[in-house]
Amino acid sequence: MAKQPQPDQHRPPGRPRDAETERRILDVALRMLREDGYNRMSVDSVALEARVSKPTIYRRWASKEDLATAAVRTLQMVEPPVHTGTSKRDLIQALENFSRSLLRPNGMSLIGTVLAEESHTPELIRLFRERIVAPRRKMLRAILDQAKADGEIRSDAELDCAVNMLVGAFYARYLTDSRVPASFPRDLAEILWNGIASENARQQRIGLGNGS
Amino acid sequence: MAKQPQPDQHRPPGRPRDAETERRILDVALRMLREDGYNRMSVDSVALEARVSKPTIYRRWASKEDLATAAVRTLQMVEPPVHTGTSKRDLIQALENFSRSLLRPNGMSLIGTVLAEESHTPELIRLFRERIVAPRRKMLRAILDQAKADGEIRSDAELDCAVNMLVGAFYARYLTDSRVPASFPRDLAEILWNGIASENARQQRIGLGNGS
Amino acid sequence: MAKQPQPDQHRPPGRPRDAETERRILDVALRMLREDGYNRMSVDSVALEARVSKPTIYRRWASKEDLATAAVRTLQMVEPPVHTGTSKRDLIQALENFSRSLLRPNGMSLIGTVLAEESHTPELIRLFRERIVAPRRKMLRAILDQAKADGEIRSDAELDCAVNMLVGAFYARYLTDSRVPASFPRDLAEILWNGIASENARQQRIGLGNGS
Amino acid sequence: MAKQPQPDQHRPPGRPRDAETERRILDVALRMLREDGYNRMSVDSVALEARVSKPTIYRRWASKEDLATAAVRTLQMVEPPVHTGTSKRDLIQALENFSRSLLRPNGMSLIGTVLAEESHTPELIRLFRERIVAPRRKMLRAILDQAKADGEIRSDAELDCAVNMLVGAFYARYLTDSRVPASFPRDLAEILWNGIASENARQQRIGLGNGS
DNA sequence: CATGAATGAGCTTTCATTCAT
DNA sequence: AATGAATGAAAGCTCATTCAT
Repeated sequence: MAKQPQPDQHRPPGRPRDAETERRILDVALRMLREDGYNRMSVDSVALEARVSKPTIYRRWASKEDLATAAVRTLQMVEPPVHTGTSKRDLIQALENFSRSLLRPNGMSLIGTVLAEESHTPELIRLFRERIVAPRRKMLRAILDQAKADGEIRSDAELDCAVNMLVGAFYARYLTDSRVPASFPRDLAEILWNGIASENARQQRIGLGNGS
Repeated sequence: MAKQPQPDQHRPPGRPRDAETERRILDVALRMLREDGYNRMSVDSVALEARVSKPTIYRRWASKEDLATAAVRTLQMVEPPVHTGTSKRDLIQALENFSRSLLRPNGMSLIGTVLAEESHTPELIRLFRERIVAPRRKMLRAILDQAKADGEIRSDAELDCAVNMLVGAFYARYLTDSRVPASFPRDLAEILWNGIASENARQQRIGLGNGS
Repeated sequence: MAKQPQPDQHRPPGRPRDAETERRILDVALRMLREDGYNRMSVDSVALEARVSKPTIYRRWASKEDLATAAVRTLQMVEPPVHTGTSKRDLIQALENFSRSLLRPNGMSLIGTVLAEESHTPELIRLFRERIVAPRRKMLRAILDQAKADGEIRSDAELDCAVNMLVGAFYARYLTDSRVPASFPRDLAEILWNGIASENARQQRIGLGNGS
Repeated sequence: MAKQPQPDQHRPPGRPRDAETERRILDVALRMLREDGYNRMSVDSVALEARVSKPTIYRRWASKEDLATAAVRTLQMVEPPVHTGTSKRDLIQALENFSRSLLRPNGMSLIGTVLAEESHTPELIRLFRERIVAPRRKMLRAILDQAKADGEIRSDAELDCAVNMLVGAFYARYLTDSRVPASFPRDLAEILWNGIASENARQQRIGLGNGS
């Protein structure tokens, strides 16, 4: 009586989707988003490279914007946190991972795309923040929190600001000449930890308190 | 720069180009580049808004790419350095300027555009680096150099890295939630100057690292 | 009509088609044909609204053209003839019915569709004539025939032509401003019955034409 | 000083439009509108047949709807009124003209198209009414008005209604079997003039007055 | 038999660029 | 030099139809 042919088998009605297709489309879309940006990623070219027809794409996503968004949604932080024994070394390790991912071909162009499209496709940057930026920040923040718990870091330190300085330094560096020296993570950690003030200036400050 | 006729030479034949027109075109192009990105900046719409015809544009620049490049080329740092008396305050002031310019509408989208277009129009990011990034870095660097000369900063401090941290922190902050709190410049300067390490950790480090 | 399985014959193998489904599809198709015209009636949207899949439609009708034709085929005159006592009043009543059906939303658009599609889908207008136009004419004609039998109408009157004038007047009126005044049916009947000639002209005519 | 090269020649600046192009496009568009209806008239096919590129069309008209509207706008009543001596003969002549134009290939399909598109492109029917329907009605109406002035027509005759009957009879006839017999105009005029009532009925009516 | 998935061809519209005056 | 006209190519999206389960 039931409409499904065999109730003991849970096969949905109709022709099943080609399981690989969806993944292939999103992979191609994400790559084009990275390499070519949002505008140059055409639905036509995605379909061509993924070896599907356009309606196959439009059956799954309602618009090009939807497709791009879905592609960004697949992004995941893959680098797990590391534990080397000391927080500072953990930090340096994490920054080195970050560095590597940024230096891959077109490592920065996706950031560029989401920024450039912010006013036209705000969902893109929203997802990018949620999937990529936030997890990475969280991980770095956890390392600093641990260091604070261990007494290595001043209890009044503005750790969010610190995370911005660490992550951002890579962006700034990239915007300067797109090569990041190997020593960069260590240098960052060093400055973050100890600042750049001379002992002189520091003594005065401690003596004077915080007075601006 | 060589485009304008040199007054000491023979005037070229025919009607001279209108310098004001050229400027208007580039202004419109730059604004569209900022607001809409490279792809949405169409030659048609630039011509329309600049109240010229398309061939008038193509006579001056060989292609859309050329036009965009020329528009970016007109970018200039306008914020002059300030002198407040102490280097740290100079720094904070400079960072506040930077903050303001970033928070303007579409303040980050041009950065996004040049990053996104890096693989297709590398000249864009090259010029952006030369006209915008480098001068800003140079100014910040000069402040830090002065501080070093004044003995406020350790002589072994990696100032380039420090500049990256300062500038980059804004990018990172923007990529997190696009609002930058007013205290941000001060917080940055504070961490940069004094680091985040606790006195404990610092004592140990000095004991271990600097001790006789 | 032959589509439903005949109970006195062997049942065809396999699952029988659901007559209710068929009806639902045709209803939706006819409504879309009316409201949106042939081209905007997409098989997709018919399937969606009838809550069936597209192959369910294609199993029953070979093409969209076929479906539209079948939808038109379901059309039936529903207005039964009325009897008020006098032929002229019967006529007015019938015209008022006609007027009402024409003034329903999209009351004319199906006529438009079948006319517009005449060269591409001639079956459409053929069926429309058979199902809608012919019965309506027949009914009006019957009223006039009765009137003639009753001696109210001249025996040499071209009644077919008269029917055309009655029905067509509504089309012409609609093509003029799409509102039909309430007095229209009465005015039509009046003119049809008595013509517009002045008594003068009529006397002359009788004198000249009919006179011995 | 003036921008125009020669003030004594009134040539507008820029490349002049190909004078024939516009006309060719509209001709093709109108023909397709007639033969194929609004939906099947694609901008592609119009461009192809008019031997222009699509942007050439879009430069002149903002959208397909605009193009179709412009094509309908070119329609003009060409048949001038005739004068045969008597109003009734004038009328028959005019109806014969009408008949001829309706019997041309696809003579009715444009009416179908504007009716079918009424809800989606109301401008079409508006223009059709203005350019085609209204002038034709006006001409017929003028003939009847003349007849009334000449005392051939009753002064209380509803001439607007009469016009609807005349014009509409052709539509109705077409909707019946798409051929219009040669005697049709004469038959129409005859009925319109003298009505169909028998002398009997007429006498009674005159005796009784207008009482319903 | 009915379903959801897939497709090739088409749609309207816009773009960067070149032509003719 | 500057204009408006013209173009080939492509964009995003939808359609009627068929396939595979």
